[in-house]
Amino acid sequence: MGYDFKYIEKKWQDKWDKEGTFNASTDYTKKKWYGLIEFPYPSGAGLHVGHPRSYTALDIVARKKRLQGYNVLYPIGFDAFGLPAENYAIKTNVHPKITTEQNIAHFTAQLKALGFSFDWSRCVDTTDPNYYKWTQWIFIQLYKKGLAYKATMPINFCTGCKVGLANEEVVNGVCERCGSPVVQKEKSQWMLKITEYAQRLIDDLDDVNYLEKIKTQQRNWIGRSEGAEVKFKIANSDEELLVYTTRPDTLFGATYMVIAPEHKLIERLSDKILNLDEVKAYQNKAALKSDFERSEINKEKTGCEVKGIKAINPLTNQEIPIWISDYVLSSYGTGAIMAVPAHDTRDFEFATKFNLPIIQVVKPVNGEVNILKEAFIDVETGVLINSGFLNDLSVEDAKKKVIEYLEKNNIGTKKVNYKLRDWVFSRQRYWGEPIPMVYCDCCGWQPIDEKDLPLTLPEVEDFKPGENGESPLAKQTEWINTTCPKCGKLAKRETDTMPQWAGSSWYFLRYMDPHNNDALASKEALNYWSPIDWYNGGMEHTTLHLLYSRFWHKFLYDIGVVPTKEPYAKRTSHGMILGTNGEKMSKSKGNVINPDDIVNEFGADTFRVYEMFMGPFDQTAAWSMESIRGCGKFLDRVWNLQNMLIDGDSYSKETEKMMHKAIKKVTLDIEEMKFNTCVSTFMTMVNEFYRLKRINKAEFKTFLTLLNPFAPHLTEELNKEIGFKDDISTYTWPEFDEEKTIDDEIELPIQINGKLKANIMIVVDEDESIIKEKVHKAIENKLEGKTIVKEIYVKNRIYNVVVK
RNA sequence: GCAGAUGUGGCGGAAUUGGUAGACGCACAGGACUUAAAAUCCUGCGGUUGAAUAAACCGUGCCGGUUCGAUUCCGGCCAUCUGCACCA
Repeated sequence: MGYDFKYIEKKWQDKWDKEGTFNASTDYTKKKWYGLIEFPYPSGAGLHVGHPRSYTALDIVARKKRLQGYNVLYPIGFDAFGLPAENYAIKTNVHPKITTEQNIAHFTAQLKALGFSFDWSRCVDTTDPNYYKWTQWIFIQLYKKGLAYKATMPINFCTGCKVGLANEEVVNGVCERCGSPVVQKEKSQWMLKITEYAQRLIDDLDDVNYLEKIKTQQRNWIGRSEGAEVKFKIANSDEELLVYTTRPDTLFGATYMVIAPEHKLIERLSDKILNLDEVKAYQNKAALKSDFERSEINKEKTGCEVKGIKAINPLTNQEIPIWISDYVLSSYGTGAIMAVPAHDTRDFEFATKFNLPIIQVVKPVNGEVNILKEAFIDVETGVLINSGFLNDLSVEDAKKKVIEYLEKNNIGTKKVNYKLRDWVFSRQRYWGEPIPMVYCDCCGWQPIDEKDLPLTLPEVEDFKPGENGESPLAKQTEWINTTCPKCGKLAKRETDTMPQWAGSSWYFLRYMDPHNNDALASKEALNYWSPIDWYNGGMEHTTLHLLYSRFWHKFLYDIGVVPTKEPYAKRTSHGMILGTNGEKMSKSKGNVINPDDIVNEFGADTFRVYEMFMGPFDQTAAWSMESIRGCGKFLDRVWNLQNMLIDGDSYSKETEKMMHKAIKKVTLDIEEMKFNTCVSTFMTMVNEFYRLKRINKAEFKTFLTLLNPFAPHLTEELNKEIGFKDDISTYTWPEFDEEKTIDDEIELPIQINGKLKANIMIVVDEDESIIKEKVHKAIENKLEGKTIVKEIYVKNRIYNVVVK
């Protein structure tokens, strides 16, 4: 018979809510543990089954830590600014504030129904002026330190809707909504100098405990490379072309130059260019493509020679042609490259297509390569040839020597480059934090006075963007016109707003002291709770949110606001949950699983246990309705254990080993996020109690305590049901005795030539000579006619006999 | 294209990190209970040959290597998934 989860779960949730059972204490003398999950964007679609995967996992850790005596902070909030609410407003004219409020209420109910032990008293909402006051405050500090600046950057602009679009809203070069072509439009935007922190963002990864793949991905994203900037003179002109290369050693092999289509050289030398029309046409075509489309290499390389101008190779003094091509990005390096087709795959393809000369300047130490067939890019084994003073040097030595030469002759410098680009911080949107800046004709850009924060979003009725794709705020004349904080004359407010990343770059600090009006959080709270002990989130946030928030944190550290260099001591990630068909859940595919339906049919505990059991936590997993039923059946079996209850203050002889082993396994597995094997352990225990047809009180109590973080409602109820007075939430986590986890007798596998042939029972740590005797006896009939070459005994593990 | 992952029975997965491959669950089959069904409980369950709970061989994406021994380490392929800077 199943248990009444509807009644039980509601009962305990109400109790926890009313009593604030899981609220963090402000007693800063206790040992603390701060667990963090990525706060959700409250979308109209409601909670996704992916959210609870992460939330349940850290809920389990949080509940366990509480039982282990920690003062636990496990908070929740809402990242509520964003595009969907605004797009909905444009369509229906319902204010995003209203939809956001409704969605937050819906999310709150859904989250509470899952029994997470969040501290709801600290719930934050990024759209609350008391919250974004501090987001704006941080922006002003960044501006004051020169880390926020204006620059002209391209935006996706829909020629139909006259609105700036997110990359996601651009599908195959046209607007997702109206189908009109999307063009790149230059716009003056606020930028944040994250590149200034690039090196520290790499270096400090050494001091934090992130999954290795997360560190690798961040390092690759920041993309540090060492190389040189080299000046190429333009023939018959005073102009120079500056390139960045990671292979300065191959300079003798540079046979042509390629510049990005947007490169300013074109404009500057336009009167010398013979085929300007052709060049312009190419530029226009390239403007329609994103960087992403451009670097898709499986497409044919395109390009166009800039006729009439030549560059001079500074080492060979030869004139070489200049091309434009969209495989060179203006956003990386100097927007121009020297092409060495013999030693770069992309240059090679380009040179082959356009019949440009290929000169080999590096060869393998041993043997030769056919440079007309494929570029030779192996740096390790390369030796320089055809390179004048660099000949016979290794690639590494040649790099050093050529840089020395370039620097001495003032034609180049050693240079470290990062792929990381500065953060475009402006959005031409309404539903975001107003950027607290004012433009004054006399004083230029000025931050508003900090005591005037928050600068609240004005109420508007029309959510449509301005004529040229400006934010809807551009139409709020009354709000825009203000006075300059410096000189007092008339000035205008910035009408762009911040990206959604802003609010999520520091929210974890607000949780520490969410109602503080004088600071983003008090010094005491920051000192006590920092750093976050464990942050779990999606792998997809590794290179944006995670990096942005580390950047902001480092900045706040530099100006003395936070006590640690890094915000997160530990970062892990969960895998995605796919639909039952193994595809990503989406409305259009009709494979979305609604958590409300699952909770209604199976209950929150089953839902939680299933999400933990479905597979390794960090890997993607497809939803299965059959499997979740199995988890429900397991919890029913747990509920029915009470029918086998007998008295007993200590574990029985038959179960003692199992109990200690299970405590050990569950305790360690939780820390390692091996939640699926924890659940297997619980199942194995239940099977054993069924086999024995009894469970005593001591065993039951330990079992319920271990299972409690996974299935909190059922275990609390059952704990009362079998007569215990206190709630499990007041218990201490069970201890295990290492000695009692060790078996006295084990089965030893015997192999012949690495293949299993028999098993024998041995006493743990039994003398090797006795074992040898037993082994020989056990396999003597299989050894007939064979000679023993070697015998290998791995203590208590395996015995392998090698025969001929 | 660049970057990060993944690949084990019919299915989800486990394997003390180089030591009995398939724990646990699902599905399936058989049995008990029941007038019957559901639920529940018990048993079996990688493949081939075999009457067999006898025995043998094959088996962790593919090819090769190291080792007494490889799902695990190394080299080379193939396939799938995720991210790519204005989605969150």
